[in-house]
Amino acid sequence: MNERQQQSLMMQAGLRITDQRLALSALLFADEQPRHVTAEEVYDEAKQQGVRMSLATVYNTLHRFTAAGLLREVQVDPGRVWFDTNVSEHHHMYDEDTGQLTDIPAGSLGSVTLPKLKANKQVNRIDLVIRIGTRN
Amino acid sequence: MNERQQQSLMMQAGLRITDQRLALSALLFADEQPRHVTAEEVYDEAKQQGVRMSLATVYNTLHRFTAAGLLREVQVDPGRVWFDTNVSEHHHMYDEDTGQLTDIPAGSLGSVTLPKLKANKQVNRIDLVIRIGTRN
DNA sequence: GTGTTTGCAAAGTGTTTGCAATTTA
DNA sequence: TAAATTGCAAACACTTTGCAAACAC
Repeated sequence: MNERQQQSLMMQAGLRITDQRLALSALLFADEQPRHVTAEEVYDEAKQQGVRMSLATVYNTLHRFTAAGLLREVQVDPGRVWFDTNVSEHHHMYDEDTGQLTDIPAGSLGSVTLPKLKANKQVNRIDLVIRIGTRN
Repeated sequence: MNERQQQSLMMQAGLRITDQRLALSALLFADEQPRHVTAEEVYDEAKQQGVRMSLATVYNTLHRFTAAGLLREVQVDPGRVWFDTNVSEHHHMYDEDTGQLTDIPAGSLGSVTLPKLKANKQVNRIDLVIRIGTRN
């Protein structure tokens, strides 16, 4: 995704174009490959590339991107949020030893039948995480 | 589950019987109903019942119970671990508005086909969480 | 008696907040 | 110029740690 495309995504989401947001979207979306990142990780990467940005802004931006549908949060770890650039329907495999998080295409796991909900409730998201580890 | 049964569970797990552990197992396992609790919650309950116990001991005990297979951890919330007294295979529904966590029997959702793993890896657990919220 | 468990308070981790200064549109 | 965004540091919520005293076996 090129910079122009990234800009238009942000503008469509009603977000102002700032240096920091462009830098983050470059890190996250430049090569189309899905990425799983934590705030700290992105912050370090940005710093390495000489982009000046506070950690608070990283959090701020990641949340705004999430609200805009550009990212998806993944909870695999207590006390640590992962952000996934792949926002299409899919699942995850999480290696509890290495911390590595891998995408699994939706549909490759079989079907899910939803339970009945109260009329005023809706399904926000379905999280399916396969936790693996080294055989003991 | 009566106190004798709770004791034998702990002893089988190689855990010494202490007042605090008995108090917690009473809170968690006395009526057979599945419970979803956080450390803070159990701590408050214990205090209400006049059981003297530090928060550190609650964490300590919950983790030992988990390691012993008496509890299962559930990650639905960043920065907050839930413990589930239902350790049999099942899934969860999580209401993002109220924080309420509900069990869903395994098998009621359809089948899951596992991806192939490296020879030295095994599946530790499968977490399936259906996140619901109020329709907007 | 020996080794485990407890309690306390302090430290740690990841995240959020308040607010003045800066920047965008 | 008005409104949004940033950076900083302080505050936060939850969890873990270190160590002496208490306890189980």
